[in-house]
Amino acid sequence: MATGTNSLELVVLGLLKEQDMHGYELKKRMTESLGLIMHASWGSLYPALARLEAKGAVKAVEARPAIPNIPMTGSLGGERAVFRLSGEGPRGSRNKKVYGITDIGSALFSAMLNNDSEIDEKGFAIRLAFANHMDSEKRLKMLRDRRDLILERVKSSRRNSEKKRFALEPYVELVLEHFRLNNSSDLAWIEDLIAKEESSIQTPETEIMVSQEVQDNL
Amino acid sequence: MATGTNSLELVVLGLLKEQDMHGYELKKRMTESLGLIMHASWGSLYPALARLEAKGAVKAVEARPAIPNIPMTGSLGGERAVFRLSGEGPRGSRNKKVYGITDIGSALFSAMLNNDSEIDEKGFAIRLAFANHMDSEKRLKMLRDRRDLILERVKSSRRNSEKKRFALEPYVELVLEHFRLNNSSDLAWIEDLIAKEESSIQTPETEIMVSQEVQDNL
DNA sequence: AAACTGTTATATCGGGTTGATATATCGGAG
DNA sequence: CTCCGATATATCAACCCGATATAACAGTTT
Repeated sequence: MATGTNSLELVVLGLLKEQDMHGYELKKRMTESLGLIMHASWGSLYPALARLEAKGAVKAVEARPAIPNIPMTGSLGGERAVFRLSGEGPRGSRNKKVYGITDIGSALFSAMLNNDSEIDEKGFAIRLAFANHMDSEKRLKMLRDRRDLILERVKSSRRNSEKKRFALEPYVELVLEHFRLNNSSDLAWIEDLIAKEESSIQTPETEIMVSQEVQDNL
Repeated sequence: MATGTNSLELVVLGLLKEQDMHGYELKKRMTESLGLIMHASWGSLYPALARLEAKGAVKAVEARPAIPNIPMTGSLGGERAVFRLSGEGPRGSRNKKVYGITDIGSALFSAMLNNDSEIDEKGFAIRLAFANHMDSEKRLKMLRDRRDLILERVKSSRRNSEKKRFALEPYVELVLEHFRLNNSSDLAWIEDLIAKEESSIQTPETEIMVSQEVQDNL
């Protein structure tokens, strides 16, 4: 059994929920819109797609109605295109494999998204990025779990720094303090999200509000 | 050839520079004092130690003779125990392998620390944590490179968000904006470090000052 | 038309990391 | 004495990263 949630598979399924794509397009899309959060390499993306296909979570579908691939110069290019299209499997004019998500994939996406055992920074950020597919209860639990974890980590780090028996490398404390500040910033952010979530539960018709007061900063 | 700098090996060497330690102690030390920055697992630490030993960068100071590779299914547990007891035993005499850094190891540490090709968050934080072993020039270059990288990433992310042709998942923008804020915070911090470094270059006798005005925050 | 340069597109490899698990010793509590 | 938790080393499958190979296509230059 796979250990916990595989973030990459989660992202792939999440993106394929929006529209069918092939591997190259998936990577482009990831680095364009999620580049600050995560980053996939070829050596992880294609195996992930293969795994998902083996599970039946995605399947190669017919090429999207793409830009008409009309050869501008006579029939030679056309012949090649026809030859390529004659091969088995749904592929576009080029050697593309366009994947679509299946019902199994949708179920797997939900299962991964709602899997509580995810703890690391990246996994949290990715789950939160797709949090509109979770129900409010799960979202709240995820936020509170994350808050508790960060709180504990910062306290532990501060405790360990204060009882430093040995003189640490001079730069270590500097880096640690900055990390603690970042964690505190994360904490405040998450508290804010929790508060918003709680108030939106009391008034269920309220829309999710993307905070606008975050715009004025360096 | 190993690609670029291996952060784990760098940390191991950096800690062994302070004092001799065995694997368990190294991990304890890491999670205690660097836990916010990085985290090593057994499956990476022991192989790293083995690699370093093979390179001659570290050597066992109080090593027991290695236990032969007897298949675990065999009934030779007793023999192993006896074999282990045959070593000399100053204090405790447990099955510990205490490692110390060699001259080769020190040279490797410097080489890794001054290797410019490191780019990811963790690698930067670790190098900075040991930055007192770098000369001022290298330190400045590292800081400036990092600043430029983050600047470019944030700008790129903002660019991509602004020309969003499709409606993204509603939570994605929320997460991205927070990551951009964190990056801006990192940026300001690094700019500050650069300024301090530059001013300390102009007056070479000045000691490295660990910033004290960072203390009053949430 | 040929030759180039850059983008699109898939795939694989070595080496390293993770999280789990196995094994065994030791110190202290009950 | 026995149980239990901390100490201590090691290995495994699955997975990820960075680099590299291969090739079709597009646009421009020669």
